[in-house]
Amino acid sequence: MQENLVIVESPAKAKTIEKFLGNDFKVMSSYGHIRDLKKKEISIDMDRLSPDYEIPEEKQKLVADLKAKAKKAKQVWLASDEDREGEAISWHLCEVLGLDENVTNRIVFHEITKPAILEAIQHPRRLDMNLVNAQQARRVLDRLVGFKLSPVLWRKVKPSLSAGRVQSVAVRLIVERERDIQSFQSEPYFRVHAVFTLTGNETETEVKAELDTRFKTHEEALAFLEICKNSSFEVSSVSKKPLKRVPAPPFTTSTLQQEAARKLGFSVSQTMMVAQRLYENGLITYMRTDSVNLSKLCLATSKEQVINLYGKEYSQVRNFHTKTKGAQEAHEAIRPTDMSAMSINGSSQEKRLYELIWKRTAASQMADAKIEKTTVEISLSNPSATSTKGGAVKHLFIANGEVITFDGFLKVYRESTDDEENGMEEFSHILPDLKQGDVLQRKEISAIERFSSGPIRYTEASLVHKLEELGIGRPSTYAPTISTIQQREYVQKGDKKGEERSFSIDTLKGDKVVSKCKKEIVGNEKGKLLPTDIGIVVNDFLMQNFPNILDYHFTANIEEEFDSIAAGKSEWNNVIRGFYKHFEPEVENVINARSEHKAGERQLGVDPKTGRPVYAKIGRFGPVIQIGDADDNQKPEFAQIPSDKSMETITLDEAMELFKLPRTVGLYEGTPVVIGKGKFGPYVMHDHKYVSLPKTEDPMSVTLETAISLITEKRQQDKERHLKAFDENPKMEILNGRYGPYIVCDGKNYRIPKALHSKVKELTYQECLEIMEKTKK
DNA sequence: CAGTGAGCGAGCTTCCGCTTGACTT
Repeated sequence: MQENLVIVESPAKAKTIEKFLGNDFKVMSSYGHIRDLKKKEISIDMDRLSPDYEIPEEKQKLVADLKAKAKKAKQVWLASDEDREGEAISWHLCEVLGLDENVTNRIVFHEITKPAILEAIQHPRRLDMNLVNAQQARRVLDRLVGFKLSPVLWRKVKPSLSAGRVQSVAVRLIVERERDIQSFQSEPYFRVHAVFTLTGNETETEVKAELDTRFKTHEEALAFLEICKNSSFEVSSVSKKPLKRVPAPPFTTSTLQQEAARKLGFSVSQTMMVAQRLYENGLITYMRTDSVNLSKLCLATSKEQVINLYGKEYSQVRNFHTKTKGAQEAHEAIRPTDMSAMSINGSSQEKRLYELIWKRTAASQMADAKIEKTTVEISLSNPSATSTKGGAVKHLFIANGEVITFDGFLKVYRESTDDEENGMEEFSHILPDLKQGDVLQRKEISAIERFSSGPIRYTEASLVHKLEELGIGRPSTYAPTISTIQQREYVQKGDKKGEERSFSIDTLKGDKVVSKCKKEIVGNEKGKLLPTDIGIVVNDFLMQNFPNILDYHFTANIEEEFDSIAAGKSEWNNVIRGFYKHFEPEVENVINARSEHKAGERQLGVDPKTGRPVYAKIGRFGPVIQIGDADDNQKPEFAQIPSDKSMETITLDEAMELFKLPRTVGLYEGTPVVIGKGKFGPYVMHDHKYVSLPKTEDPMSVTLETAISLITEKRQQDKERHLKAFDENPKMEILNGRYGPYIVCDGKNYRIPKALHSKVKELTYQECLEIMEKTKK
C-alpha cells in the first residue's frame, strides 16, 4: 500500500505523474470540480449569501473512491492547478474527504516534467483560503447573474432563454458588429496602377508601381491619366531598408482555435475534440491554457531539433510572456510533448492539428526572418502640366519590393490573418535592379475603382479572440460559450451572400484611354456569426435594463475585486453583497414592470381589411406577425416570420403577404386542397399528403385544376416508386427516386450502375448484394 | 443526393468553470 496519495485534476496528467514519482505514490484524478452549487436551484442563502454545495450524482462514486484511498494514505498531496479554480478544487477535496486544511500538503507545478514534479514535492504549502474565497465569489456572482436574469427573459421574451456574464456579452459583440455593418456606407475611390518597362542592354524588364495618391472621383482619376499621356517617367529615388519578422508565441487555447480555423478549417469545438485526443495519447501538453510558456525541457529539445533540421543559424531560443488580461497561467503553452516527433500516427485531423502545433512551437524557437524592403519612387514630369500649374506633377509612383534575405522561422510556419485580401503576395515581390535617374517607359496605367470596406463579421474563432482580449471567459469555456449562444438561437453560423457591384477600370495604353465596367461579387462571407431576431431582441432588452452587466468592462472590473479578495484585502461576502445590493432591485424593477407588450414588440400598422393592429414580436416559438390583440373578441391571427426577413425591418406589406398562404383552393374527393409555403418552397397539401409546386406555378394564382393534376401525378409516381421487394430480406427494396432506381437497405441507399437501369426488375437478391458491396466505397 | 412540409396550450427552462464519462458477457 502506498503511503502517499496525490490528487490532480486530469486523469491523463495523473498517469504521467505517477511514472515520475515511484512506488510510494499513488496518483488519482478529481476530474475537475467535485462539488458545485445545486444544478436546479439558486443554491445560495440570500440572507447570508452563502453557497450551498452538493456532490453531483455522477461524482458520487469517484468521491467515495477518493475518500477510501485518502483514508488509507498517510499523506495526501493536493496537486490541482495553480489558479483560483484549482485552489477551490483542493479546498472542496479537503472538505469532502475530511482532511485538515491546516496540515494537508498543497503542491503546484506549471509543467509536467520530472524535475518540476520532484521540485514541487519538496516545497509543499498550505491551502490559500483567500484564493479559495475569490473563487467562491466568482462562482456565486455567476450563479446570481445567470439565475436571476434568465427568468426575466422567460417572462419578457421567450421561455428557456438564458443570460450570463459571458454569453450575453458574446451576443452583444455580434449584434453590435452586425449593426455596424448595416450602417456602414461604402465610399468609392480610385487607385492607379502602372506597369513600366526598363530597357537595358537588349533586355526589357517590367516594373509594377502604384500611385501614392488615391483619387476620390472618377473625374480626377481620368484627368490624371490624361496627364500621364505625355509625361515622362524617371526613377527619382531608390531606398533599401532591412526589415525583420519575429515568430508568434507558442499556442494557447485561443490562438490554437484561431489558427486551426484559418489554416485547417476546424470549428472551435472540433479543434478542442481533436486536441483532447492528442493530449490523452500523450502527444501534446494540456490544451486548455492561457500560457505561452515552454518548459526548459522543451526549449532544449526544440533547439536540438531546429539545429538538426535546419542548421545552427536557424535556431534562437526564446521565452515568451503572457500579455493577456486575467491570464492565470496554470499550465504550459500547447506544444508537442516530444519535439523530436515531427509527425504522428492517428486520424488525418489529428495529424494535421499535431503538425500545426509542432510547426508553431518550432517556429517560436527559430531565428527572425530578414527581409530587404526596396522602395522605388518614380516621378513624372509633364511639360504642359508644368506650364499650367507652374510646377512639377506632384504625384509619385511607388514600387515596393520585398526580398526575403533570410527566411528564419518562415521556413516552417507563418501565422495567418483574418483579413483574407492581404495574403502572401506582400513577401515575394521582386523588383529589377533600378538606379536613380533610370528612365522608364510607360506600358499601361490603369485607374481602378475600389470601395472602402467596412467591418467584417465574427467567425467562431475571431469571437473567441475578442472575448479573450476583453478578459471574458476562460480557455475551458470558449468552445462551450460559442455553442451555447448558437443553441439558444441568439446567433447562427451562416453564409452571407455577396452582392454584385460594378466598378470601372480605365486603362491608358499607347495614346488611348480604354474604359471598361466590370462586375464583382462583394461581401460574400461563409461560416460567419449572424445575430437572429431573438438574439437582437434579447440583447436590446438586456442593454436597456442591465447595461452594467453587459458592459464590456464588467468582467475586468469584477476581476479586480476578486484579485483583492485573493490578496486578502477584502472579504468575499462583502464583495458579493456590494454587487447584489444594486443588482437585486434592478431585477425586481424589471420583472414587476407591468407591460402589455413583450420585449422587442413593434406595431407595423393596421390591417387594411379589418383595421386591427399588426405586430411583429417574439412569440412562443420564435418571431411572428400577430394581427389583433389577445383580448379582442376575435382571436388574433399568427404567422411565422420567414428566416430571410427580420423582425426589425419587416414592413406592413410584407407582413400581410404572409397571411395569404396557406389558402384553400377548393375540395377534392371531399377534403380541402390547400396551397402552403414550407421551408422547401410552395406546396399543395391534400389528405395529409404533400406535393411540391413546380417553379412555373405561382402559389397565389394556382387553380384547383392544376392542383388536382399535381396530386394525381404524385400518386402515380408513388405507385411506381416501389420497383421490387425481396422475400429474402424485407428490409431491402428497389425504389425509383429523383435520380433513377436505387437500392434501399436498412435505411441506407446504394446506387445502381446505369447499365442495369433498364432491367432493374430482373435483379436478383444476390445481384443486389453484389451491387451494394461494390458501391459501398 | 434518393424526401422534406403542422401547429404547438403543461411544465420546465437558466449561470461559469474545472474535468471526461460510457451497464454486462
